[in-house]
Amino acid sequence: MPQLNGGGGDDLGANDEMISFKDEGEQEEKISENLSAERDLADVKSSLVNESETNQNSSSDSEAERRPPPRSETFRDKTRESLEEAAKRQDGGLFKSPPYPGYPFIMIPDLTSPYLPNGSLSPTARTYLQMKWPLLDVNHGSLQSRQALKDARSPSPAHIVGPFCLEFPGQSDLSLHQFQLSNKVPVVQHPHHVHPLTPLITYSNEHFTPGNPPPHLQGDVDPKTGIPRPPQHPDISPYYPLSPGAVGQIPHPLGWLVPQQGQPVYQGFRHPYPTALTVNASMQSFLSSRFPHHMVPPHHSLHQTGIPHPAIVTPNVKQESSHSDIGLNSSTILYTLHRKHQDSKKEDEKKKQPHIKKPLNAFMLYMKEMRAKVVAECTLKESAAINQILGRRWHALTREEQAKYYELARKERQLHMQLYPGWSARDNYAANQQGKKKKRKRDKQPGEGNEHREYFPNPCLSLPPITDANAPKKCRALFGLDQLSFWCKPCRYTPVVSTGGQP
DNA sequence: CAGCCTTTGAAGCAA
DNA sequence: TTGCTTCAAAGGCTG
Repeated sequence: MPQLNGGGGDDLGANDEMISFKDEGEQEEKISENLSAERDLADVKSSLVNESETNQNSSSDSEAERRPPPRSETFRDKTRESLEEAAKRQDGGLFKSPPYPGYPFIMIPDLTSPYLPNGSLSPTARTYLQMKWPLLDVNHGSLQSRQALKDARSPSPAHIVGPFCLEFPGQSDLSLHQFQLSNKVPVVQHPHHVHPLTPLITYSNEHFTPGNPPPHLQGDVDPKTGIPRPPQHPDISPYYPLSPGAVGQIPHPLGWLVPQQGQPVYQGFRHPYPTALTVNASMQSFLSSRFPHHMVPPHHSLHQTGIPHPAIVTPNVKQESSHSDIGLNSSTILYTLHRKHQDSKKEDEKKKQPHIKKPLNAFMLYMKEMRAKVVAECTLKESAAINQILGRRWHALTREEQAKYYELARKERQLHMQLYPGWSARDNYAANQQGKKKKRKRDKQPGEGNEHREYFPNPCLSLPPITDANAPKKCRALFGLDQLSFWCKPCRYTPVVSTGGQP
């Protein structure tokens, strides 16, 4: 894991991952290699599919063959450069040609300068902002809300990484440029899977084709999303899942994206999740009566459309059969019904407690965004393989690129905390223990995993894990004792007998 | 059909 | 404080 602050004690990763960036600054590399990167991707697809075969073959290779010479231009470096170049091109994907012919990206010309001369967001930029950040209120932000984001509890890499920081006075394009809109990548997600915070969904532009909405959608239906939208209070942002009393009390979790100067809300795009104001009052009181305060879905979990908050999974409650009551006398039936009512009430309260999921961490956000891309590039569907690739790509990201996701994750956690103040990850632990218990993962031996895989970052190449018992010696052989910082974690902490042990 | 696989990171928990 | 475990997403695979 790359360290974003160079070992400042942040929560961004372990120091041992610094190796990922040891070749930073090698940006000026051969373009021809980059051009062949796409071919390489295709070439290695099959190797991923035939992972087991590859593993068998490579396991017979000598260690020297597999070992890239440190400090020289290795395959890793080349691939890394290709990746970086591709990433660069994709970063600019909104404004440049698509990096992959198959994935034309939507051009939003005014996003490079999303602000009108008077300092307000242009309608297109607001549309985009709200589309990508459904909870984002592009008009109701304040300096206060931005200040509130500087949460000491959640250390942010932003204060360390220069080009990416929380403070974007009148500037939102930094957070915009990282996401592409693809109209080819098959990642149209069901609305209820759309996280209110996540900007990581590559929307199909078929879903927000400009133009007049069908007559039956006009007025009540979002012309972009096609999702019916509730009547809006003109003064209050529709993106805050706050109760009326709480409106204005909780700082906007995305205040860093909110421009300084207000501007009339662009009404063309609406987040599919409503606010408290859009949840009908009886439903709200019903929820309040059924659940502990902190468990009452903060208004966004139930939508007019019936679409729940993606972080909430309401378990199915089976209808209890009343057939067993047949044949009992009336008093018994009454008593039984009463008992049943009480029992089922308790049961329902238990079962209907929505399962609030953990907020996604940086890598999960990254995976969500990039999965479709990897699937398309590598023609893979198996998540395990895809995740391996994504894990490698994650390590190949620059600090700045990773910082974006750490920042997103931090905001996710922040918003999650605001939405579910009493929620704890422990709740989900308990939920699992009560019901079906997941089988424990089999224990991994040190070196059994892919600790060394980072030296083979081909995005589509599934690399053989080093499983032999001498794994710790590999890093020693690779980098020597004097470059301990380059060692993988297991190697660093596994004593090597012949040398008297490692720290 | 439940659980596994596979990744990283956050959080909980026991020692 | 440290180290281990669980859970977040995803979808094909497996018993």
